Amino acid sequence: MPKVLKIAVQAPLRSVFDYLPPAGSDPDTLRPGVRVQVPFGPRRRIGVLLEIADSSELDPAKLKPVLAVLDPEPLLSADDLALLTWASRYYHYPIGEALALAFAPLLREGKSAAPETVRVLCPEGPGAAGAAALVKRSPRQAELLRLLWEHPGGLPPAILAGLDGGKHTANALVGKGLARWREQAAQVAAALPAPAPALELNPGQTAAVARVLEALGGFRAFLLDGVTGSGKTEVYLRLAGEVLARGGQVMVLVPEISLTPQLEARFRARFPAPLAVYHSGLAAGERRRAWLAMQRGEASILLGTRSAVFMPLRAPGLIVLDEEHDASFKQHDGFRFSARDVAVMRAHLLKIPVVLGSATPSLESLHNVRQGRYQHLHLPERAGGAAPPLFRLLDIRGQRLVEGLSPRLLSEIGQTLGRREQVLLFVNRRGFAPTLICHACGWVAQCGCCDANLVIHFGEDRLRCHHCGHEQALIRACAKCGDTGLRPLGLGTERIEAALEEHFPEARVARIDRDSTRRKGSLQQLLDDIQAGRVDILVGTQMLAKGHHFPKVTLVGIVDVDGGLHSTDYRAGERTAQLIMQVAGRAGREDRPGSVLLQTRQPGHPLLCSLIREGYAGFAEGCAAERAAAGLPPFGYQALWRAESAEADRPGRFLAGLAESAGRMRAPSLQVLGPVPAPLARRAGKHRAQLLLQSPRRGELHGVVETLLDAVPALLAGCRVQWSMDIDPVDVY
DNA sequence: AGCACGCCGACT
DNA sequence: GTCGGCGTGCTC
Repeated sequence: MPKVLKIAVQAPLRSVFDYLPPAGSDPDTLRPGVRVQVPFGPRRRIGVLLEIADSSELDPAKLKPVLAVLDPEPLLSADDLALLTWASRYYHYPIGEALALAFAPLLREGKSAAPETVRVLCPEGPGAAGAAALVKRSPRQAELLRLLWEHPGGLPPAILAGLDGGKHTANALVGKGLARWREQAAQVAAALPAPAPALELNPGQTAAVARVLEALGGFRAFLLDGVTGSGKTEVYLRLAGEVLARGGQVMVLVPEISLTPQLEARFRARFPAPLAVYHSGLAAGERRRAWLAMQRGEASILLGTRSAVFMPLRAPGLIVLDEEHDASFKQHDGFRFSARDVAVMRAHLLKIPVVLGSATPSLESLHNVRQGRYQHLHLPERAGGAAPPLFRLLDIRGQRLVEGLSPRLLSEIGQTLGRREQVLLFVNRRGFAPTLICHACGWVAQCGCCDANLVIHFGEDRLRCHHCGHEQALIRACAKCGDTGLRPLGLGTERIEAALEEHFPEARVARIDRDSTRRKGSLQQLLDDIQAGRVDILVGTQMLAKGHHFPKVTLVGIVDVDGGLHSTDYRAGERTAQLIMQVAGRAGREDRPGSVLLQTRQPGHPLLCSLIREGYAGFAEGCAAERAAAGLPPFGYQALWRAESAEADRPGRFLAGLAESAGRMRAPSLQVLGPVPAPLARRAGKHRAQLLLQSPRRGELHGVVETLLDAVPALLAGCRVQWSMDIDPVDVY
């Protein structure tokens, strides 16, 4: 029996495929982790060699040989493969697709992983003086020759391109045997000189650093719990320094691309070590370069977003994941992994520590602390002894509001501006108003292909659907009765911005949301303006709550907290509390504590009260008790099936079939909830439904899911839908 | 997912 | 007579 290659082929199929070694090759030289090209049905596909086996369950005559082995050395180590195999199993996602997503896009497509080279020009032949005599009549050649002998190591293309007729002159010299081209490995990003000194640590930071350092060289998970400004980043930097000194690599993950530049700046200023940045905003070539630099160990610090969690590491020493509560760590389509949970599993498999940082930890992580799985590290309130912000509820019941702003909030804004301090207003909705309604007949502008209202974008004179690509010109007359009394209903950032400009004509108002920051670099420009004091009032969405710090802001207004408290999503409370605390964290500085005003019509709401009286920790405790009583995560486990189709009845029928199969299984702890229409029952012309499976026993839930996946093909026959299955869902939409 | 094959309506 | 609609089945 010849050797059989077990290959994870890039295809949405849950099995591994068997192939024969490529014709005329020695299978003993092959190693798991190399990419291969294989025949797959009528086409060719890229796959990854997982294992070299002695036999196949299939008839060997039916096996085809691999067409090509793409890498001389494995790109993924046994550890990398183990992690991806685990993730593929845990999330029930096809192994070939999961593996493909671990590669930089160019490598996924089968492009070369060979080290990049540049062609440099080197001097050759008689020495400088002798050669000069040979080109007396060509001044350009003579000049280049002089340059060459000054740099006998070779001139890179960048310098040659800067010379008049550089390439031409160079080739002339090569023709005369006075120079030659040489392929040379491209330089990895050069190290920076003069690292910035480390900051002084306060006792809390010192203790946190010490606890993690004790754990280096083995697995341990830490929850680093510290409010904004408590100096979490300095803790990361200290830990990174120690790991680098021991020759290890450090992986640092953040939830959003926009958070990488500031962190990159701090790491680069501190460490001369080569650093790689990896996220989907980079060009394909840059991503490949960063990926290979980490894989080969040429870079020792990795800064990335969730897609970086699978990057191969040559000498892994530490994983840091900042803002661990952030839902962006969960992939929302395709391979729906949680980068936070994968990071913890990866640290476990690699036997290294992982540090999860947050000012507002997720209930999951707090639960893991209670269970003894994570160690809780607290940082004192604020580095430098700044006072925490003062929270106040503003009861707006019966108040006369100016575009949603109460007289009290407006007067406090005025006072703050009078002191030449900045104000931040948080409105969790972009656009002018979320609804356009006819005052005469009650007609509401709706999206033709979603169950959603069109949002008014006054500035651009458009109506937009925030759920599909649809947009149209803003209409002046009711589409139903023709009346011209159309009114905006509800509040968005644009409307608040306009109201403030009207009310405080002297103030400079900046709006920060996805619309105002769409252009590349515009967010940075706005942040710079705020930093430099060229802005008096900031109005924005949750973009304001993420990472950026505004030390000149002393008043934070949350225009409408009630919206976040009354959602059908059981996580809405947790998210609202995190958002409030994160936005509040932007306010105040060492010499002047910030003030946070929350406008509400329910000043007695238990969530709000506990958050304000006891802080986030107290709130989280109460919230966890409610979850425990209902068996919700983190006290129960969930798998969410989604289905959609242009045909209204299909998603429900498909999911009902699954629900029925689930009900027939022997799984006493399993709760089958649904199928029900999705919260957005129609989106982009597709009808959507979902089915939630829940169980306090993870193993039982996953067993059911596995069986149901086997039943999918039969259910799909005669009821075609687009479907997906989401393990540990964080969003139900 | 692609991409084949395969069996029924409106057209150069 | 075909071109092409998408239902069905397969990929080691």
